[in-house]
Amino acid sequence: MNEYKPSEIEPKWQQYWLENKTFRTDDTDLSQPKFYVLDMFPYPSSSGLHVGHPEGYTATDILARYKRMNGFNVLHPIGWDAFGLPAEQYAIKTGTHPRVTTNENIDGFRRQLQALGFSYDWDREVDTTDPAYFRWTQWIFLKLYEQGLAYEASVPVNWCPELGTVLANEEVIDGKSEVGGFPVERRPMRQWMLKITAYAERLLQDLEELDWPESIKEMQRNWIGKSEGANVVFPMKTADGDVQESIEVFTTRPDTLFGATYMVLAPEHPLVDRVTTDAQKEAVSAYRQTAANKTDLDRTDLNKDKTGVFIGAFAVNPVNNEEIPVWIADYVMMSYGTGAIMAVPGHDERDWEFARKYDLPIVEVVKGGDVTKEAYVDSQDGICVNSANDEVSINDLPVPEAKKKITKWLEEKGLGKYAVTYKLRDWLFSRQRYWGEPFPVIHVDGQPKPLPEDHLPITLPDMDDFQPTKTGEPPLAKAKDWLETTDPETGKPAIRETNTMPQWAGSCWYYLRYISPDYEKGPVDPEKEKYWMPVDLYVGGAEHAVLHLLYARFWHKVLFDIGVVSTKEPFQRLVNQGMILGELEFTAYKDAAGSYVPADSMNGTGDELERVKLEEKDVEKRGDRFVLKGTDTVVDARSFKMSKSRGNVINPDDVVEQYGADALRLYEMFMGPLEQVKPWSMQGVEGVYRFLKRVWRVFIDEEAGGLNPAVRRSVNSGGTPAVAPDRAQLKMLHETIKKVTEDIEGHRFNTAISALMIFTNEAMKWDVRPVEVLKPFLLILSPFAPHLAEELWEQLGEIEGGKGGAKKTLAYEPWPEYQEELLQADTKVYAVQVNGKVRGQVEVPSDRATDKEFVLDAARNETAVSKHLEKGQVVKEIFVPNRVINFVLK
RNA sequence: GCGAGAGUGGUGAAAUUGGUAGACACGCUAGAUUUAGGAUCUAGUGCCGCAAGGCGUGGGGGUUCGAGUCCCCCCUCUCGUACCA
Repeated sequence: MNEYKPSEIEPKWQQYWLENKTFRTDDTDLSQPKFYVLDMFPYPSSSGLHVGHPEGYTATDILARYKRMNGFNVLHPIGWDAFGLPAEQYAIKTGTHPRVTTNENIDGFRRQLQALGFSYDWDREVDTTDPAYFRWTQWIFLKLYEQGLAYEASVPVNWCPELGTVLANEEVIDGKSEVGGFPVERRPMRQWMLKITAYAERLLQDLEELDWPESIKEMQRNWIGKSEGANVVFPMKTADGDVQESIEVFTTRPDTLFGATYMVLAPEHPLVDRVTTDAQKEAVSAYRQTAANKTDLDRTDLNKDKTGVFIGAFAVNPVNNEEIPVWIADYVMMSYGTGAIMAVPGHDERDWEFARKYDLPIVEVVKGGDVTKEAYVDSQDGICVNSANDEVSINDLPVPEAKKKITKWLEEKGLGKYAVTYKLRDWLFSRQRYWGEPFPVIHVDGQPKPLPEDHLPITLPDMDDFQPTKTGEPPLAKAKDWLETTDPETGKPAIRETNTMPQWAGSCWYYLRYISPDYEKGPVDPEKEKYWMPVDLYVGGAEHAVLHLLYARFWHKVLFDIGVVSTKEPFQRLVNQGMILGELEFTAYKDAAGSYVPADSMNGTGDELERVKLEEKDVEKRGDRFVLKGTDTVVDARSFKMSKSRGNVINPDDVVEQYGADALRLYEMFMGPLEQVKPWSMQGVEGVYRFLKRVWRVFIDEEAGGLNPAVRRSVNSGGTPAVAPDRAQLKMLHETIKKVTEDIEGHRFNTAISALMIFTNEAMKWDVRPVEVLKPFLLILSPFAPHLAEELWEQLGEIEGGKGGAKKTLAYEPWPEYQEELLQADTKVYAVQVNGKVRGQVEVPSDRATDKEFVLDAARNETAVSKHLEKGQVVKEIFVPNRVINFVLK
């Protein structure tokens, strides 16, 4: 007996690859073509890998193995994004140092990844929590500081009392923390900021050259949020005379200036204190109080009804000298533009709503809609009206021209100027946590001061208490010995920075460290950097579409500006793998009385109903829905995101144990296109597992053990007669080579696997299986199922035992090339249509396949066709060489 | 609301430039083998129909000898985003 046992052959080859450093990248010869294929490195959590990790990792591994066999120097590294909140929270709960938890988790992840047979160069592993790594993270921070791109500011931040930390906007979801779901409130705090806004335009422009999914580029564009318009200054007047103040607003619609009938300041706007009239003071301060207690989110989502208060002051519209009232309202955000707007209710939905509510005048200045019914917001086809003063008129102009003309006039009069505004804001770069990179900064006489480079790395002090202080001071404030230091330059007493960097910091540049992980003179060896960069392919989840990828691009551009890297952009090509959902679930709903409720007639969440999980055999398809078998009760048929609470999580370890790593890899690739969202199916895993067993049986005689007697060499050996491959076998092989090669190049791994299956199904039927055909097949199988391929390669006797047990791997065998002439068939089959309907087929010899008259004649004589031709007169004959014939009848 | 993407058998999915829709796989049906199998092999399997044939790629129109593929309108779903002036 000699069955396919992945549990035996897989560990054997994993050990072989590790011991022989089979996949160590040798980049001493920089004249070779290179391929840098990168995975988004994981956060090593305590729960281990989920099935989403091996999806992208298998895809990149296939490409890495394929490129190696094509003679490329391949850089295919992995590492750990190991700073972060979970380890710290675990430390708070149990007192275990995050270092300890982190190391355990890394060991677990490394073991899991190695058990999947990924061909990483384990000598280049990086760990963001390793001082030898974050020394350079800190170094980059110093460079940012030198460039004036890092500064301290007191900003209202998202303070989460439960987590005892500040969260970035993107870590707050629906007013709650992304991690844990705890309430979040606004509170001003001293923070480090990075001036990413200085790079907004370049981050936007350089997207054009990137080979990324359009959706991701679009998300980044939206996030950067560039708007063109004008800044306009409105002088102010109060009821009791003149106040030397003015309001500057940003507008994208300077063409509607004549329609501005009031102004709105953000409640926090500093001008409010100075210009509010006494009569309005009370109402204004009450409103500001309410607004201050709302988060940004409360002010938007939950509060569609607009509110505001008149502050008693008036501004003068510079285009027509009309006095218009000034209000405060929380639909205007202090953080965007100038924190103040000119309100044009005729042509802005928000202003229209507000004007209606508070009975403010609505003036039409762009023709095309009915401003008494709704705001007319079209900015392309509208024509300006009611927009002229003694000096300038934009009447009868279309909006785009009107914008230009009025902006020019404003500039000439010194009333305003062309302006560009971005939604992108500076990056809040500090966290009140322990488990992060310390800032290389001290405070001397209350002023921040960077530490010299030769003091790096600044390491974390050892502590047992990781709890933040009640006031929100970071845990590091408790490490007195570490905290109090002296300024190395002046010897003055100094206090260390107690904030730490956010998790994004380490992941902003890790792709550079892989290039020269032991380099001592900088973050990356310049010579190697020039060779390897940019990353040729970066694969990861779409959840990093904006933040990680934008932050990393920002740092990269700074490093480019100071000459550390040679490319403008880090990741030339990006692919997002689609999420893997849980198995398809059928759910019916029962009400309190126990009767079924149709899933399509439920209103609300259905929380009050009992959920009944159904088996596939309990349901049937009815129209485009599923119903309970034998009834009309519509049931839900859906796949859900894997989650512990739903209990539909698939653990890769279990799959490997039952079916092996090759089956897991193959299944994840066979499910469908890489980028697509796909539901898991355990039966699908069984399917590819059966395929692997068939491959095994093509080579191995399971009953007798050893090679299957059908496997033959072309040279006589050991008594079995030599056999050369026949024409059909070669055609099959070369078709498969062509298909698999092209599909790997196009990242169509699912159809590549299907081609390998077709070959195997054919090969099973062969009584004689020549080695010349089997060997190339193993080579093209090997990127997908490397363990099985290596094992069979060895069994074929191509791997010499040699002295000292030294083995040879197929990992660097040349990739087979297909030969065009072997793909040709003896005959060609035409589909024959009559009036566009397929009525039959005709087979003709290949050498006459493009002979139109010959083929048409053969087609006409086909009985299945001829009986249809009798029904009418042929008025037209369509002949598409090698494909189709169509007779058009009248 | 806005932006992006997607709708093909019972299921996951295939299908160069418009050229035999459903490859491959799961599931299912029947049979073989086996003490047994969630093993293996053979045959079948889009839908309706005994058949001839008809109908089929979310729905409706159009272009074409010919449309899953191109054009117009509509519907549904997924993801992202949210008063950005």
